[in-house]
Amino acid sequence: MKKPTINDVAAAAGVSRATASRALSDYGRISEDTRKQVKAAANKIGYTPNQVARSMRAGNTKTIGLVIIADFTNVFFDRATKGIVDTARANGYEVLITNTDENLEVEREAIQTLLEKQVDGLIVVPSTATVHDHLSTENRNNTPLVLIDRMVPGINATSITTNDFESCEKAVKGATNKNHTNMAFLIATSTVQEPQEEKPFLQNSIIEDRVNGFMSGVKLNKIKSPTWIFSPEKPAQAEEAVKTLLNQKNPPTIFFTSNNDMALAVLRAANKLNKRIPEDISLVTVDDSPWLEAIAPGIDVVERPVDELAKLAVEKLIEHINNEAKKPEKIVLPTNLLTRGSIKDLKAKTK
Amino acid sequence: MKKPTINDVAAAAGVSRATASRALSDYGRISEDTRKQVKAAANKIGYTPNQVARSMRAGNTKTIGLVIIADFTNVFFDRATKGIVDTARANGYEVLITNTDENLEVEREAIQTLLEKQVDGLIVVPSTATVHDHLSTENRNNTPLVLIDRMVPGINATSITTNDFESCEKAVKGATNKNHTNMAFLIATSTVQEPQEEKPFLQNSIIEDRVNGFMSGVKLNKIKSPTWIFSPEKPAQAEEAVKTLLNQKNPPTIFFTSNNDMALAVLRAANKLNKRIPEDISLVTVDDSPWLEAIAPGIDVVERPVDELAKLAVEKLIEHINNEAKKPEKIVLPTNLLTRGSIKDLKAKTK
DNA sequence: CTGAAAGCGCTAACAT
DNA sequence: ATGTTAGCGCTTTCAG
Repeated sequence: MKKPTINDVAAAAGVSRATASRALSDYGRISEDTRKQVKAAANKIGYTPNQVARSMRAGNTKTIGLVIIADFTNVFFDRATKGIVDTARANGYEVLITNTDENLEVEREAIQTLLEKQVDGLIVVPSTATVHDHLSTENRNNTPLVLIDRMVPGINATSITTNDFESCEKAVKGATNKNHTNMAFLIATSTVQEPQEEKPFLQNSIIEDRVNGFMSGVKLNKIKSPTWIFSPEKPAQAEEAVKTLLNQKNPPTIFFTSNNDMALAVLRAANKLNKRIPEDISLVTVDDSPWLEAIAPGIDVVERPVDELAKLAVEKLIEHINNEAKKPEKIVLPTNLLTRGSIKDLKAKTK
Repeated sequence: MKKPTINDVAAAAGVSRATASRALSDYGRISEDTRKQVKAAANKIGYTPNQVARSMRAGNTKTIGLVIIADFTNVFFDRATKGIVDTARANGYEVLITNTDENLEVEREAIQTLLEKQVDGLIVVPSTATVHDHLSTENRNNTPLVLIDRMVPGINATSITTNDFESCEKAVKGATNKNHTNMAFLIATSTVQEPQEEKPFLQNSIIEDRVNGFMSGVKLNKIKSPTWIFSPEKPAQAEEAVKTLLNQKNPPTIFFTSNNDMALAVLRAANKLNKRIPEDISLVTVDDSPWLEAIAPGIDVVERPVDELAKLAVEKLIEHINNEAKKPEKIVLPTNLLTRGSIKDLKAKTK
């Protein structure tokens, strides 16, 4: 009742273990006859190769480890996961997946576990840019590593990120073109407990990028006293902050949000206060989702090339796996600002 | 430069391999002193246990294989994946993930690959209910299997599904309570090339369930000549079909859609034709997403207990792994119809 | 072209 | 309490 091994195949075919292996793996010299015989025998007894044993011998597992965060309100990480899994598969690799929920300790343990499972390479969305001893070449025994979505300074690894700065800056410009001057920026921030106006320390490079892009836009377009809300990632807290703001004397005419969660917070707050997009409030966000395009009006968004990023991550990782000497690269992919109608044109004063 | 093995630890600590193993794995008799010494030595030379070798010896991998479909317009599979990964991790298992895109051939190969990698158990979203030789106990060498989301008749495995029939039936009832009689049903169907009105063969039990629930509601509430659209899963085709329908003489007052993709198709079609939800068109769909609740109005939806399903899947699977004699179960979780305001009340004739 | 034998890193009987 | 030895299933020299 136990799984048949290559020994069983050999016995069934009346050959040695070595010959059976040669026949099954199509290598070395072997006569066509015996090859067929062995394969027939394997088939007959229902033999399945044991890749664990093969890995032990070969020293590789044809498996890559993915350490990612799960985020259900935008499709970025979901699509990234799909892209990585599919590309890996197309290249003969499987993917061991771990979710960190942005928790550094979980990330640490996950990487350790994946290394113990002898993954051939790692793709990581680093939860923080400052702590990175667990990502060092030494700690990962030279296992190749590709960082995605966020950069970590001082790590000897290829990173693939997106140029959110530029599109965020451009988004502000687009709003000024429609005469918006009273702007609010709602930024999801993992490092604060309560919404605050001063920019706190931001944990990762991608949020930093977006904020810097917005700030640059503010400066370039000479926007006076923009409102900043650095909110905890809890949607309820963000929603409250938006409501408070909307109930003020001169509420912002436009909100820029750093991700889908924050955009949803603005939508919820607007609904509760019976305000409409874009008539009463304009909105721009980052990271596209199908629903952002399907609702009325579609929401303007900074779109990122997630499929390309995922594909590239796997391909670069495999290059590193196959060539230990390959130098790390810093790849920054372009983003795209999609205009859909969620920004009211204030120049058209008539209504 | 090679990774240190337990031999290196033993040498560094001046003990035998066996003693090193005992010290590191905390088993058997060993003196406190040597244990400490060994652990110190391991630490010093940067030893990481090789789980592949351990797996080979132990006969298990502490890894489960997940064969799922990726779907980005609803969060069901994304959240299921997260739930599975997190629950697995909490129980000391990692997850090897594969995406099938509903393709049976890919599913076949994926299962084969995962079995070769010696996963301790499998969680599968079966792409079709009719072909299942690859899922047979025999083909998977008795590897425990849990099916989620969809059932497959004739498989000796635990399945965890949801009772969509009931909520879909209830949804129709809810619409009749608001005097809707001209109803349309838009069903995503993987087995057709063009939208059609006759019910085709449906590939999986969960869609079948939803359609049957809707049909039962139609019958119970004596709805005359409802419109059925069995559409390919391509959103564009569904959108076209909806537009055509809306341009007819007596367009339906309400759409029931089988998933988020189809709901998006209705929203897009409505927008293009300048129709509003719920003033001009009412809408109910299946599978909740944050955006369905945040937009104005929120969309009525049949919500499924995805987190519970995911957790249960892993827990049941681990029970099977730990107890070969455990009998398969058919678990059906309850669903919930959420009312949000996307159904217009036609009784309120005023306005 | 095929067989015998070694060994990947680990753990568990079996000795001592 | 510790060391010796065998072996998980596989591939790959090395002989023949």
